[in-house]
Amino acid sequence: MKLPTQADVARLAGVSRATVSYVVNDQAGGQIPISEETRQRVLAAVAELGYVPDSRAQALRSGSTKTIGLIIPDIQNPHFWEMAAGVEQEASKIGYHILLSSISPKSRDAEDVFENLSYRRIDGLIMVPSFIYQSQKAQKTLADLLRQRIPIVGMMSNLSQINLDIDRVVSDYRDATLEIMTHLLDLQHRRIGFIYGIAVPNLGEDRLSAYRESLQSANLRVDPELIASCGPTMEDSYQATLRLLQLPDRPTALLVINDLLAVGALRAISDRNLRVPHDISLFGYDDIPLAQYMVPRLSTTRLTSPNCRASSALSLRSLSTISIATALPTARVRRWVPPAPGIMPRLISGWPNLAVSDATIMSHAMASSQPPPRHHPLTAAIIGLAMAVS
Amino acid sequence: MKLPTQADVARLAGVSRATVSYVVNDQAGGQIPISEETRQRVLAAVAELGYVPDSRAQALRSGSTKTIGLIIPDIQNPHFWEMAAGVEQEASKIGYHILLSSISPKSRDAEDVFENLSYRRIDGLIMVPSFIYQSQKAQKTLADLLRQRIPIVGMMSNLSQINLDIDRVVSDYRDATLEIMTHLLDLQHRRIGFIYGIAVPNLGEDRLSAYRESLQSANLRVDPELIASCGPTMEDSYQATLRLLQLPDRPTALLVINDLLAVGALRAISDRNLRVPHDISLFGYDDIPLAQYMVPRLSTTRLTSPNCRASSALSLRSLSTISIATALPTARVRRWVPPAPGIMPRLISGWPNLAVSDATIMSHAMASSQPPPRHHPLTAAIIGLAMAVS
DNA sequence: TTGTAGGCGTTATCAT
DNA sequence: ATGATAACGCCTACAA
Repeated sequence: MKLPTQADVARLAGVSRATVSYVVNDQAGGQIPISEETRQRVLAAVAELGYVPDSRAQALRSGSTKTIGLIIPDIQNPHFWEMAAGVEQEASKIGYHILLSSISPKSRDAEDVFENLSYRRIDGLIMVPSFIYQSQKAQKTLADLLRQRIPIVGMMSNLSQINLDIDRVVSDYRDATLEIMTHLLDLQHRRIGFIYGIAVPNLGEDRLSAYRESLQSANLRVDPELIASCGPTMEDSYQATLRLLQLPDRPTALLVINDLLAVGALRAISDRNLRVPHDISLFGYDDIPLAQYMVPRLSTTRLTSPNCRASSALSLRSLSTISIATALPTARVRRWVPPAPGIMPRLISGWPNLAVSDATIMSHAMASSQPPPRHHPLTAAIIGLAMAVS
Repeated sequence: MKLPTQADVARLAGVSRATVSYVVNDQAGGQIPISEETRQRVLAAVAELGYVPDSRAQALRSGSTKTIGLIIPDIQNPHFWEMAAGVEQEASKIGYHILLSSISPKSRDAEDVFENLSYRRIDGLIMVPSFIYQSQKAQKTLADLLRQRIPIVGMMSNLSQINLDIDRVVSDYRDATLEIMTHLLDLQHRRIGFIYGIAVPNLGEDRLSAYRESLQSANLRVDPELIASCGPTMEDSYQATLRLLQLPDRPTALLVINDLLAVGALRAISDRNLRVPHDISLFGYDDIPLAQYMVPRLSTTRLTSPNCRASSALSLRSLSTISIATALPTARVRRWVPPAPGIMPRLISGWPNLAVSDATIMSHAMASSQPPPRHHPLTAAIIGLAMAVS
């Protein structure tokens, strides 16, 4: 069955197509006056025919597709899905739809997926790091998008990912890591392991380098044996943890690069008949919802946070299990701009002092000191989206 | 910067717009012959200008947006994420994009989200149950979509969700549940609890009714106290499990409606200082990836499956923890149609004997015996998508 | 082998 | 206050 078109409505209501357009778009309120009688006639015709504007034609005509592309790595990490869910919800609030793409590092056509997405005339793009962006072709695609002045926001903590000059939302776990390490070293831990399970080279450097520096400041040797590099899946961290636990002088504490992998580590510890926190301490990052339901609890929030439940049960050797909440507050915020009306000012839930209103807030967060000129209003909104869930 | 258009390419190459269209669409192979020389000139112009066809215009002209809508409930259940990831991957393989929408039962504008999605001239729709579909407005939207002959596939096990006549992919946990119950009753379990945590009324009836029937067949009373209805979050099942464990005559085994909630239950059991499987048996459904990393393992696969690790460690009172894998093989398949070439025949991974090739396979899976007339080729593909991850 | 022309459903700019 | 008309960028008969 063919859908009714604007022309059908116009015919039925006995008006022109333009009038129909005015009425359905409610332009009548401001500029173009439409008599109430005509308005009602049009509305009646719309209802009778079940007319809905064709968003394809709208997109073609208006230039805007009301669509934001979202690219996430397809790894099984709830953290990314939380991001996706958050982005979708926020986008929906401002009338945008999400065009979802996942990119698996394995799939050979990942570049094409990326390229395809860019051809769909999306109004904006949010992406999460993946090594695919380092490829020639991906770089070119990104450059194309930038040339079109499409707002792009990366949710990534690592500058080496992309050479291009795009806005980013950066979570920095450095301070949190320093805090953990100080604590552990105070508790006389001397063998601290690090499960470095990454999908992208250099990802999570913030945690690893802070780990190294802490040891060095304490005049302790950074034992390469204790840094277990592995892949990004639970199985990877499970195996890596098993390896660490088999060392002659096994670690008494373990930092794991994110909560998902911490789950794998927990399982490995249990399979070795060790207990957390009695025999070994365990730390994760992200505070995924699951964390507090693990046994033992991979609990939540920052070390110094008042509601850090775990820290109340400290023993000399162990700090129980802690999952560091997403370190949004420690992200480097270059410039504070008070919320501009109309551009999606919103509070980051849980951090009432931090609001997002303008692209400049996070522009070049970690790179240069002056924000690049970027005036597309959607950029602010997209950064808001990205930040709201980062 | 304005993007180059077909006309720009035509001008640069010194040909007409039609020729450009032929070349970029590779129609030359079949019908319309283009001289190799012209072809190269056009291609060169395309490359020089960085021309890409405008998918908005393509959509308007061709009628197809190459887009499939996906609606999932926004609850924090990895099971749905897995679905979304699977759908996205499969869609991408056949050149489709996913327009993602999540619908939270709480949000008041959920209906609008649904409606919005339907206006975007999507080529198909995949949706997961949510009570929102029961509303008047949602029903109307669905009816509109059906009137447009848009292929719609529901991934839902419950017929009462929607009164409309749409294709569904049905997972039926009934047999699996009967199997578990038989086993537990054989092991002399007499107090078996059921954590019925649902987001939608009547969801998961298959499990609950099989649970009831099993008890009745064994001449046991169905104790309403042992059926804990609650919400769909881990916290809900955590609380519900605590309640069950406080009963004077507490259950010795627990069925939980899905793995996510089983995690919450596991935590509650641990908080009551009980151990699985020594003190209580625990069962979940879905086999989410996380399941096998839980301590103790919420292990995997069907009871009778050869690789059911847990069943080898049976004790009298307990069957360890078992997560029933998605019950695809027990879904009611009305009619088997051998794979039709070109319509995305594919094997369901892990179940080599079950392939998806035609809408008729799952049509009216649980309702009537004759499939409805539904000839849109995309339906088959979409059912394939949906089934591949259900 | 290539070019011409019409139309997809909107919106915006002019007239009326 | 409303109507005609011209784009938007592309595809596809059909004509040359």
